[in-house]
Amino acid sequence: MEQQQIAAYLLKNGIRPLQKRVKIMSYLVSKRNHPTVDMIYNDLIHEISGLSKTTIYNVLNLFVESGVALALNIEGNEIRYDADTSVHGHFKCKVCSGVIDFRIKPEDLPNPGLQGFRIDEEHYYLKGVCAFCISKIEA
Amino acid sequence: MEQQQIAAYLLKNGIRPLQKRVKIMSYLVSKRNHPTVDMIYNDLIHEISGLSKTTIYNVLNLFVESGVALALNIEGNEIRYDADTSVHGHFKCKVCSGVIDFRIKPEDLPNPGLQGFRIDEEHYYLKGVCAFCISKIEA
DNA sequence: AATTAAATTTGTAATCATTACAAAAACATT
DNA sequence: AATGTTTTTGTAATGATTACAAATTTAATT
Repeated sequence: MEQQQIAAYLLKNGIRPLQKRVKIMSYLVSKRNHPTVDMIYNDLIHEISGLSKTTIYNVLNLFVESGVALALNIEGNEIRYDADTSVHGHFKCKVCSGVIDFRIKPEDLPNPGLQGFRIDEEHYYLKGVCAFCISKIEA
Repeated sequence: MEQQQIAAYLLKNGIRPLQKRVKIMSYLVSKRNHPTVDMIYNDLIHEISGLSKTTIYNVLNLFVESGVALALNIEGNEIRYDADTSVHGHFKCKVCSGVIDFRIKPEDLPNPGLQGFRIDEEHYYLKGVCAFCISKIEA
């Protein structure tokens, strides 16, 4: 997605498409790496001079509140961010710490049967060891 | 469950059933409140004199490693603990911060289709507003 | 292009949960 | 009771996140 499209997408969701916001969203969309704030900072600091970690926190919180990003709490000591807000699952590898998506159909999620509850978010997380790390261990 | 049964359960899982461990497990099992370390500390400090928060952290980490408790990472800023290690889902209310269980059949969880992966843990989290808080808001 | 008011970003300090670590205490075995 | 091991404790360290006020940028107006 181009910066123009990203800007339009942010605007459509009530977010003024300022430069740093566009760059951060662009990073999320293109990398698809479920980054932590630190990962974003370390990657973008070369590209955006004078970028502050606080700004990344501010922008990501805005994205989550506006519904254009998800905050993933797979592990208690870190929040990861995902620009894909459609229903899908996440797997985190204990060895390489990587997080990958897997597709699930919304209708395949089990019915919680919570009468009278309002459900805003659904998160399906798996943890284990990814195929790549298993092959490395066996080798 | 009685202290005796708890002690036997811990022993069966390779955990020496020391007094504080039994009391902490007993708390988890009887309260079923998905507590944070702070909640456990504030409740048990009256009952166990000289209890340290570090001990609670130590014991809970041991429980999780030994497979007799789950660490829930529903929200990024807190870890909650659950002595029910069977497959089930969790709902967290944004208003009252309460966490409740809901039953799901293991076979109803969607197939992630992750070929060659080893899956150790499955977590299904929902967030929203519980029926009780909705009724209070409407009233 | 200069002015201005509002929104955003920055950097530092504060906060909060968790962990590290070494000393003290409890435990189990002889 | 004595001894060696395990556990607990308390304080300090860590690390992620937030608070906040000053500096900067933005967008609209003159």
